[in-house]
Amino acid sequence: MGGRQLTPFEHILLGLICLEPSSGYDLKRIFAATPMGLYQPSSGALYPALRRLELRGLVQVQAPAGQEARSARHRRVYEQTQAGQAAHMSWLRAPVAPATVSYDLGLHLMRFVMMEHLLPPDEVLTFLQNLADALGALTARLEQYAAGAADLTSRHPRLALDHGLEVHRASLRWAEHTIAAFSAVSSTRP
Amino acid sequence: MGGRQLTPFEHILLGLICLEPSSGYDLKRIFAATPMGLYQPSSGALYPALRRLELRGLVQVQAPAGQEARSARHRRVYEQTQAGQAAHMSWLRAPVAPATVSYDLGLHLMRFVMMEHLLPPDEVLTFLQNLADALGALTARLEQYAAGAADLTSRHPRLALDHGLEVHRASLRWAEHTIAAFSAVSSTRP
DNA sequence: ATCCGCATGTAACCCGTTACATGATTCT
DNA sequence: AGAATCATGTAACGGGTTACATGCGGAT
Repeated sequence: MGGRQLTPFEHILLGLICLEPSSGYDLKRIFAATPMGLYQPSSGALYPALRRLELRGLVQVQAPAGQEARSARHRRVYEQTQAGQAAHMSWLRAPVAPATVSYDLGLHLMRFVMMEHLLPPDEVLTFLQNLADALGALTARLEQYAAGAADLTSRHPRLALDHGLEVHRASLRWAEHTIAAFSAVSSTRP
Repeated sequence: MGGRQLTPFEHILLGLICLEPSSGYDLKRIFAATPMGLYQPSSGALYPALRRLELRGLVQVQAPAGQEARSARHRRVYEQTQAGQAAHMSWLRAPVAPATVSYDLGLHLMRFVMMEHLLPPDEVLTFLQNLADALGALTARLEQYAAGAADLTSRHPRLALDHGLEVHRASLRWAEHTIAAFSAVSSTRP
């Protein structure tokens, strides 16, 4: 089928369409409304991306349903196909790469959001555990680097490194706290 | 002169060259060595970017100095020009845009690192204060949104929002802590 | 009748990635 | 001599941004 793998943006669009059939304009408003992704996709990015997903057979235009046939003007409402649903599930189940966990953190959070109602609790827990492990490895690496490079001449680099450490520790704490919360729920509710 | 403004990548390259005259390969090794930017620029990004900086008159190729003339092989060692130095200082002094502080955090940290030895302590403090203010405003906005959207049906979005809050609070704590440390130094050392 | 919001699309431009190409220098 | 490293560069490709274009629908 279509050669290369999907871009993060395409994955997110596909996920949103899997969540609920949407037109390009719907998706635009979703991005506008959410404060998480302060990212606002341009028309020149959005519509071609939807067309690419359509070309791959991951989404398709909804057939106009009866009475809406005349009322709906130009809207092209996309819905998932079987292949699209499969691709999305596969994306949700993709492992957390420890090497790029910092770079991909925002994307992982997006995946976490989209896992709700699509993955069983134990798979979500596994994902969170993998995320926590990767974050733990990253902080350990940064701590090791910080201990090694103890140059007192330059303070700012050290302080910037501290910032990275604190931020990743906060992510790690969140992951562990969320794991604990989920574990409590799944144990009291078997 | 050259129309559009510099890309973040170009700004960083310029900053590194201002810090110390470097060849493209030197810069590559710098990126490889630092764990902060796990970003590894490709040749196809690096060398054209250096050429663009040269075309703008922000950097220039160092004249081969005496005995090194024959020994240096293909190396093109760039150094800052007056205009380059000015552009870099102007970049360091650029305000922190509250609207994009989350998106630009990494870049702001880069700026902070490069401010050392180039900006006086009071300007660094002002920068940190602006950064803290922007982060405070962002967390306040997120808290407000979290309070408003209290939908219990979807837990994951709320948890992802919590993650963003925790991470930005960590950044804010770092900024405040760093301000305190710098203030202590500048008050005991007037 | 007209203006504004809905809704989709297109074209130029720019930059980064991937992959490949090309020499010079040093090491074994 | 041959291999590995140093060092710079180029070409194809892809996708995002900006800016513009276009038309339908409802509101005043």
